[in-house]
Amino acid sequence: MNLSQIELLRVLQETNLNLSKAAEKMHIVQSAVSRQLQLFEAELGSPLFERQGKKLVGMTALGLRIMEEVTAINRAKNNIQNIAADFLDSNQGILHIATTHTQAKYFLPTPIQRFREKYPGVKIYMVQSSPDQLIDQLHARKADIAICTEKVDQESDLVLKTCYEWHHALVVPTLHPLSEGEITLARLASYPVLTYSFGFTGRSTIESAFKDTGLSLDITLAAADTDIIKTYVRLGMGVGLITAMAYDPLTDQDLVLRDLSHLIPSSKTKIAYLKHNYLPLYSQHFIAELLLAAKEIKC
Amino acid sequence: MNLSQIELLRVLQETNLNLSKAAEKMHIVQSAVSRQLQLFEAELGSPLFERQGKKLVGMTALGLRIMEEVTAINRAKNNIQNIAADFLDSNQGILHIATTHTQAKYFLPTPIQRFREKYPGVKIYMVQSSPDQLIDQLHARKADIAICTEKVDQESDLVLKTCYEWHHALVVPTLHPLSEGEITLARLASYPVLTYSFGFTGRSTIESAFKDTGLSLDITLAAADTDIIKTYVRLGMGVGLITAMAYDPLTDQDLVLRDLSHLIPSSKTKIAYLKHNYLPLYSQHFIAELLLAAKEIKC
DNA sequence: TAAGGTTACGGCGATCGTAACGATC
DNA sequence: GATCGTTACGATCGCCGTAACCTTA
Repeated sequence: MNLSQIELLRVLQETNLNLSKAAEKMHIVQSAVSRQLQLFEAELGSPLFERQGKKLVGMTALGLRIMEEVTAINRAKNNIQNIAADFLDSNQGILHIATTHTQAKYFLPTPIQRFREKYPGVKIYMVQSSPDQLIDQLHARKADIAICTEKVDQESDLVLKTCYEWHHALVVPTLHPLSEGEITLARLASYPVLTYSFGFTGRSTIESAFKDTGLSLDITLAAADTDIIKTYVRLGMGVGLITAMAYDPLTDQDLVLRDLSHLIPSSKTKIAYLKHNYLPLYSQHFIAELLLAAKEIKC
Repeated sequence: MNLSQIELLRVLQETNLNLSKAAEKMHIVQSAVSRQLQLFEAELGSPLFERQGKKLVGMTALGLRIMEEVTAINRAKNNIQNIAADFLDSNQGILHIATTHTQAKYFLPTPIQRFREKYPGVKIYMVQSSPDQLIDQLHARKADIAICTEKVDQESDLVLKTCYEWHHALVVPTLHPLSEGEITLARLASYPVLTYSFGFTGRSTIESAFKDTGLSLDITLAAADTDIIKTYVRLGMGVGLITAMAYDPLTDQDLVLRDLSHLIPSSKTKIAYLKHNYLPLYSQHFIAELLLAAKEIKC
């Protein structure tokens, strides 16, 4: 048994058990991969993969169980490298942040800017993805930290930190009827609504607020990010339901923002990262910076 | 980085950072070990060990932190091998049981005998050691399962299962004054006492029972196992405080057993094993057998 | 001077790459 | 015939062992 065999198993999972693709990922020829797998299976005495002919089509019970240990080894191996790199120079490295458009545009600028001042040597990569895939990005090691708005399953191998609480708000063009007077869910529901796609930025919270009162929402347009929603609100296509912090007093002067915190329950934005994963010092500092910026938002 | 380098770090810990001894344990020459360590440190970019001249005298902060990951890797590596071996033939293997004389002699015979009938192919090694070292045997991988009587720290990486509850009893020669009448701590304390060495078989419980009442114990002889205590009781050296189950109605007819459960709090015998350690099926069965035998004792 | 560690060098074996072959869709 | 995996064989590179050397108790 050696580490490249362990690595191979991991890569095989990522490539749908395709030996050729695994070989490519590992920068060696396919025959080498084939042999290493055979050797490993021979060493253990039982096959790890189900085969149809020569093709790998699944894992055996043994394979599945061993995969858990393989994951642990790979994790620890990566940790060793990261710890050592961090020790060498904790001011240099790469920070992969998985997040959504809304967070990237309206929440992250401040903390990221502050972070850059302290750690100019750290490269920041934004891994933008839909909310339901944010956690997957962590598991796939494509991201170190995820910033999530929608509910996250309390997975055991995940560390979750509540970042800040926020609520939805209404944006309408000035002079729109809803720019004045008391707002109720019923009144809202009488207009075509523009808001986030399902699964994005608290959309499910909006959904359930209306469902609870028996009202049906007429969602004319659903988009993944606030800018698109605002654009179509300006075109008069309907009223916008967006997160309050996405309203920019300067550039959005032609829109009226109306508080909806009494109608729609608040949502929580959370920071997530893998429990057994080593985070470099700068990543830990970045998380602190996020929490700091989050506190300021509340004021 | 490769697995033998990881293994080397583990072995180095076990040999007090002695390269020569580590080489011996790994069945390679010392120079090879020296080189592998250098290569590994070079790869990480920082030393893992503190050196005085050429000698290794301690670990650096980095080394200590990396050791945690090394431990995880070695554990997972062993698990892989054990899982595979178990899958090949779950009726064969080796079971290392760390325990004390008392348990080995008075509790284990029945469950072990039953276990052997079901798993004749499993070799059983008894790792006898003093109670305070039982857990160390687990960590050192000298034992798979430990059976402890004295208190065990609730370590996070340990699985503890309560096996059975037991209490101390008094043994005296027939015709001894204490063979009749009510027994109190005060009355007991007026005789020279023979019991277990400190740290053995609930000795601390005895200790505290007397201390709580302000009485001082006159312990004439302390031994690690019951047989020795009984021997000296027969010689009239004093009264024996032993675990009740160590009294054998057949061979101990010349001794009188007197219950002390109202005077000395009961103790618990526990089964312990490492949390992240794979236990073969037969080991799991053995634990079940222990718990079964434990239940019968209570009757 | 014994014990512990490093450095130099030659040899062997593990593992890779090339290439030809087999199977399955 | 395109994709995927296996087998054979030569080449290479990593790692070990021998041995000489260095340092410190």
